Amino acid sequence: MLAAVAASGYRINELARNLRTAESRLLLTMAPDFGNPFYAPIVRGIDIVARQNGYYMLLCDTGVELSRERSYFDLLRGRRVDGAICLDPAAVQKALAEEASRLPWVACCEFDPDAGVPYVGIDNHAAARDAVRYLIGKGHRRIALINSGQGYLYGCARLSGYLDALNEAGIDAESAGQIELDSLDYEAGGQAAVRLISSDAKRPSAIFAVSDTLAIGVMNGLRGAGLRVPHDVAVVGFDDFAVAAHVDLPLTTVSQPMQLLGETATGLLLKRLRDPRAEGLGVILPHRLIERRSA
Amino acid sequence: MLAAVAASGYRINELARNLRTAESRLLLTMAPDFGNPFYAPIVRGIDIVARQNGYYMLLCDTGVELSRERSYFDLLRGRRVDGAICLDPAAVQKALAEEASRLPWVACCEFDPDAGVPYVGIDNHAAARDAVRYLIGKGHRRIALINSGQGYLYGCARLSGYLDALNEAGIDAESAGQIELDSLDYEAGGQAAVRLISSDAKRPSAIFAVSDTLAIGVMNGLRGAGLRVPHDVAVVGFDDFAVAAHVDLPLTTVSQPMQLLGETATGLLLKRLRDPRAEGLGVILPHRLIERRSA
DNA sequence: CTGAAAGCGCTAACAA
DNA sequence: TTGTTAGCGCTTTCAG
Repeated sequence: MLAAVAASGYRINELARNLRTAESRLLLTMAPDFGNPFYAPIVRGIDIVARQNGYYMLLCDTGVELSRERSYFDLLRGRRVDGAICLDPAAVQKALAEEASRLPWVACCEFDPDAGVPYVGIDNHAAARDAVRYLIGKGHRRIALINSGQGYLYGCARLSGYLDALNEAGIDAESAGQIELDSLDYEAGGQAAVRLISSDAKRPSAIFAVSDTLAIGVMNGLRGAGLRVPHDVAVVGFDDFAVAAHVDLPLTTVSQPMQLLGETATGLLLKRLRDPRAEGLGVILPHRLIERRSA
Repeated sequence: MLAAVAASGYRINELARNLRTAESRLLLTMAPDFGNPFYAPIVRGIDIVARQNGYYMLLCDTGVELSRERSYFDLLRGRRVDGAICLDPAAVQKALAEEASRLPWVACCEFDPDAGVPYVGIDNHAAARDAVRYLIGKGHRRIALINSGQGYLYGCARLSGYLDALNEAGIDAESAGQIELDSLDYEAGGQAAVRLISSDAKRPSAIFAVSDTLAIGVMNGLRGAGLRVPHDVAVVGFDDFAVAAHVDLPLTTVSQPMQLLGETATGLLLKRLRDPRAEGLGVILPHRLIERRSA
């Protein structure tokens, strides 16, 4: 009889099971832009832990648009996914937090400690400060910053870490430039670099970029302008994504434990699913400065 | 009364609706590796069309592992997603086709015309032939190939296009080297380039790499060895992904209409969902050689 | 231990 | 038009 069932090609209807058990065993990851390779190892970490616990992890791209993000939260409200991990800018998250903070989700990388939503991330302030201190230790005093826009919480935190490091060394923050960018891609970094070195008056001797993609673009831009790295201008990036060690001049950068970030976020989410009234606490993971050849 | 319902925070239970209507309005995209930026615009194209038609598009990473791919097909079997678009190597798809060809899915980029599954892609054979003809037209006769492994169908097609172009020009395919790689990342391309130029006997004057990431790696490797592009060695890539136009030396490459590929795949899938017995036909989209500065 | 029945929350068909 | 009811296919409970 059971054999007959198997042979007949019977497949259980999981829609029915889902209704009956009131769960979908689906976890959603919301990423702002998966063209950015930074997210790949985080997503892998999430997937591994989800799988180990009998969940599917599915991904969506919010494009950092509130309307799209909201529509994905609707999957949560409609119970079509059991839980979500959000990698999106905290600004957007905050806008949602009030109505959504009771939904089963956690924030990863970008988070607002006061939103009442569990989170994992690194100490972006300290990480940026460490990077700039390193440059100061190498004798640099004109250190430029290439930052993302203020939509990203890490942008604010890293700016203030940068400023603090300059401050404690008695360096005027205006001695070199600061640039804010909308985009994180190579091209944008290259253009920013060209802009920074065009005013001879206070050409920086070092550039700190808040992402490795930007930093690689910076190195290309510098080379195009006939400047050598690190001899003429030192470059420090952020993230330590896969390519950073293998570009033309291996990049000195601040490493984030991407995969662990994803794994931890999933652990937090699963705990919250098992015990909905569990207190949503935050986890801060360590960063590390990786010294290579660009600075 | 309706106001009271709205105020009470009532949310429809979509699990119940899904069971009743026997559909989830979820579409699944299976990508082999979303760390590869090549997939980003394809996925965007899929998402746009899905959204326009009232579907959610969710993504998963198969890692080109048969077991994981199979587990995602189970989502289809269990009716937890209505349809799927698969970007995975045709070899894997073929293994699945027999049992899975009746499920509502379509192949995109990688496809097997004989698998009985609707597909969209480009003519990889002709595209590779065009690239090599272009190099021959520029006077090159020692043209090396850096290819992906044979797991990818496009690898076979591009190899044969390369060979055909060489043949019709009366060039011995052994005059330069051919290398097959497991990986598509920058580093692998750089190492392959170094390998190709190390045997002085038949150092190539041009290198055709089957992906832009590889080609960029090649340029870095060449530069590291003190060779200039395109003066000493010309380089042609494939895909024309976003970075190709903005790297140090803008890349000459074969462009694929990535976003359109995704949009077309989704259109095919939706048609199949509306009419399950519709014949699964294939669509071939045009490629184009983009001449920049690397060759 | 095995088998029947209830019911998850919705939509579609039908009755009033 | 509006209101009622049957039933999607499963899991869980309860009776035998």
